Amino acid sequence: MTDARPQYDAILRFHDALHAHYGPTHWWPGETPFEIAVGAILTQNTAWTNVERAIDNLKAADALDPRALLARGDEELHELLRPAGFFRVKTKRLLHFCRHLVDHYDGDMARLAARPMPALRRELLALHGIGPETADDILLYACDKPVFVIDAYTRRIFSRHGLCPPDIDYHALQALFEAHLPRDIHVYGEYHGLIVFVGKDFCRRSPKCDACPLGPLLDPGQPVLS
DNA sequence: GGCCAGGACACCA
DNA sequence: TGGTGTCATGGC
Repeated sequence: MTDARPQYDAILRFHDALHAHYGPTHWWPGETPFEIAVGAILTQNTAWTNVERAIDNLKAADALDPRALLARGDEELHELLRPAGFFRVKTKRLLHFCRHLVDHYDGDMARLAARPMPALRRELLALHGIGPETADDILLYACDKPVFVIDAYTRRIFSRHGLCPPDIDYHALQALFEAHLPRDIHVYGEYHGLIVFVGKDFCRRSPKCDACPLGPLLDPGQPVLS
């Protein structure tokens, strides 16, 4: 996304470095909007490999559908979702989302996605168990709404490079990305995918900065982005 | 065997 | 309003 404009900056440079290293990520994994929404809820504070197991369980049980999920008992869902961790709370959150989808949109994600922004975002945030990141995952990847997803990797990577404070507010960092990027769901989706990739490979709590495509950490000091 | 992972919420001062 | 505890499995 090389850009000759003078405001070509850290956010664009990081994108270009990551894209050069990884190429297209085709993020987010999921065959349908509903599967993407389920993944967004299940991946809360959880490694994606564990989420995949739970989604595979749902598919094998023919339960990856809002009405099918609502028809299952809690005990059965606990067993299906167990590999994703926090299975009791995630069962409850998933059922809340399905109940809302069925009651207001006939279980149809396309009808949910047809709602305008920002009302749709407020609606998702009002659901129990859906916070800013989960809502934005669903909005961007399942509803094709142009919102940039901020996650722990985003905050960690950009703060370690001295580009923002480590405790920066979710919406403040989101606004920075959205102000510096083209308002395009494919750009937003790919960039978040690149951040997930580099986060998993290099920027865990014990970072492996030596081979990181973003290069050495900058001198922290005053954050560049504000 | 311990640490850690792509959050969200309840509770308390 | 901000800090802390809770939820749980699987990989390394």
